[in-house]
Amino acid sequence: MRSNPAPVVRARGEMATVGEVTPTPTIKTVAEAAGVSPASVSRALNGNPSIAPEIVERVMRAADAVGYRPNGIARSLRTRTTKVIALLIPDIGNPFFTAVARGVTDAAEAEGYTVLLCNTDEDPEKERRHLAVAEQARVAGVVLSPQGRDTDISRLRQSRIPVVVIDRPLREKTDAIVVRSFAGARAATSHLIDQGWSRPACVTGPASADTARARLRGYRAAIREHSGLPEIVAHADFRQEGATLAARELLDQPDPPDAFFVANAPMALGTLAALAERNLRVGSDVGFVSFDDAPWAPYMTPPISVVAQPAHPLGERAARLLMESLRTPTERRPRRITLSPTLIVRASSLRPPRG
Amino acid sequence: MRSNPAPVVRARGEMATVGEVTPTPTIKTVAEAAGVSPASVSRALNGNPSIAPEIVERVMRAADAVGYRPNGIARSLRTRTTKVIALLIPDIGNPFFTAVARGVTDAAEAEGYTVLLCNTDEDPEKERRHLAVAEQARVAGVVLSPQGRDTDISRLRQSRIPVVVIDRPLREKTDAIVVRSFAGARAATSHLIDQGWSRPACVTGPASADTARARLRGYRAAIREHSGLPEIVAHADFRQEGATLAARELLDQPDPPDAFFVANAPMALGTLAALAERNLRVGSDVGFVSFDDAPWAPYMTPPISVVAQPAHPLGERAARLLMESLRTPTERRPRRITLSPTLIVRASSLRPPRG
DNA sequence: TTGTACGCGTTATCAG
DNA sequence: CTGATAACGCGTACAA
Repeated sequence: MRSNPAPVVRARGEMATVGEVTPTPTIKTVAEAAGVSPASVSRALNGNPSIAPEIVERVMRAADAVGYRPNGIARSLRTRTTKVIALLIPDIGNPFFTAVARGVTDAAEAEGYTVLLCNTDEDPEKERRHLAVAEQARVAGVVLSPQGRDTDISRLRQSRIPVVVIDRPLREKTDAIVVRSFAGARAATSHLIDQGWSRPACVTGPASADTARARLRGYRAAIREHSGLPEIVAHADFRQEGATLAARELLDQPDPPDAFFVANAPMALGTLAALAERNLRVGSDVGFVSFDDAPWAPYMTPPISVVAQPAHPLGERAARLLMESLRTPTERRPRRITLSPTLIVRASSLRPPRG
Repeated sequence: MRSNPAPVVRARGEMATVGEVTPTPTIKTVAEAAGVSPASVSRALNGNPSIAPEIVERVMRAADAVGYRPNGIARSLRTRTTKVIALLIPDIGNPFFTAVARGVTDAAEAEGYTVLLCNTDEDPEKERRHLAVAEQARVAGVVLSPQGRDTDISRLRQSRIPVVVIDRPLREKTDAIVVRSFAGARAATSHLIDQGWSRPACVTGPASADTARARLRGYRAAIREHSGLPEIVAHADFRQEGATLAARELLDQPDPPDAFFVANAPMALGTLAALAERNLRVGSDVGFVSFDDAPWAPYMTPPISVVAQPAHPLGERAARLLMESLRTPTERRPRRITLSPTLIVRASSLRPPRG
């Protein structure tokens, strides 16, 4: 049997060539199919009120007859706007930022925006690159968790791309949503001390990160409020493996700590690993509190006490703040929103009665 | 002292108006500043060989004198290409997909692409919407973890946007990277049985998800290889809370299970919660294995045995496969890559000697 | 090697 | 209410 090829409609009466592909339909294709002008198609598709319902109908039909999909690129070029938000965070693998990302995408999506995800890995160079990409992509706005206090966002300002900084403030004045790291850290450490732990240590992040420093300061404040307590501090890189190393060193000191305040969730896991190596039992041999509530924290043995940050809401609010400032292009003064973390006492920080 | 305002260069000799904003520099601005044609600027900036080094130099200077940033939108419209990949996954909160996302972004970034992140929440409607958005954004390609076997990607095909399907295959023939779920599930369940657990249950995902079904089939296969063992099955929604509910029901049956094979990490946590409620101790009262290695799994008490998927490599390979097919626009036959998971035996699945 | 002119697909302006 | 037309910013064929 001979095959029976279906007839193919070709634009502009071109001849079919071997391997020729049907061109993607444009607004013009639709216009021809509907017997109207491209302008009318545009109006019909965008719900412009000044257009006859009958034409709208005809255009709609024609549009999905030819399988038309609006070209967002062309639209963006013409309107000079984009429906995309860039999200720059250190690491999507950190559950805190995973939750933030979820918050940002949820809020963005609700208003028709999509999210460009960029991991900066606490690397200033990567951060710069991603910022440049975001600028060239003409994203509508940027949600940024900056690597340090001096990240340069002047280019974004020039391009009039609004920025909301999260988690860590910038030296420069910008919209920002931050969490009271100092207060959270102090509360956690005080709690440890109140429980009777006598040598609480702090495992914090790199000194470049504002949150790492704030959490360390909170720890110090609590320590100083109780005379006679030593400060035992280690800086790690906010990552699990780094914390294991740091904790080992602390544990190898002549006078090792008997409790830990750890500055984020991945490092909490890393510290727990070091503890396990030494057969130190959390909640009896050592006290333990970490920053950031992770899904697994309640299910550890014993359950881990944490300073919980409102990560998802933080992401949502950041995105909303951004989109709000998109609607009001007028220069407002920067808004700074400060959220409070919550100390959730589970069992890891509790000290059993001496026996 | 009078302030001494710096002179402002204005394009096209416009008068300064109150509140006037400097227009973002374009290739034209640079051309004027450098005293060459826009075409030369374009060529210089894109490293076109046929252009005098001296001009290149002059253009470069002019470019950053006026603070020029290429407009990616315009470039995309002109070249009909984009450097963005859309990533559609059920939930970035699931550590498996977090790792996949990290893999995709890492590989994409290495070749100058960026990643559009979309959560589908196992919702066909959301999936459709995101697919449409990706199409309109004219993304270069799509990495998709489809909600079901019948997700419609014909529109993408028409638009000649390549798709790599991950984790779950489509009925349709496409590039795909999957993991041997059946084999992994069977190995996990067999291991449980070998350890002497006599009533292993399976908590799997929604029947719509291919992986949920494959893992269930793997469980069943193992059960049937050992006569006399009952099949105890619950379907949940791949989420933590859903699994808690499902596990409770299983536990409330007259003949409750004495071991669990759980189909992903969030549900593992949910199941552990139900177990904890009943004071059932994992590794002594009940056996436990779950799919997906999570960062916390080794640090639970006891450490959780898992079927580890190569999540990060999977993401990397998906992105690379996509970008490869971007380079070879010729129609190749679909590639299907199958990765093997690894059973990692820790303590949760081990059965203590009867005593 | 360089410049001119056109088109990528849309939307906005301006007549009719 | 509708249609021509210009412009968004860039890359490239073509001409010089």
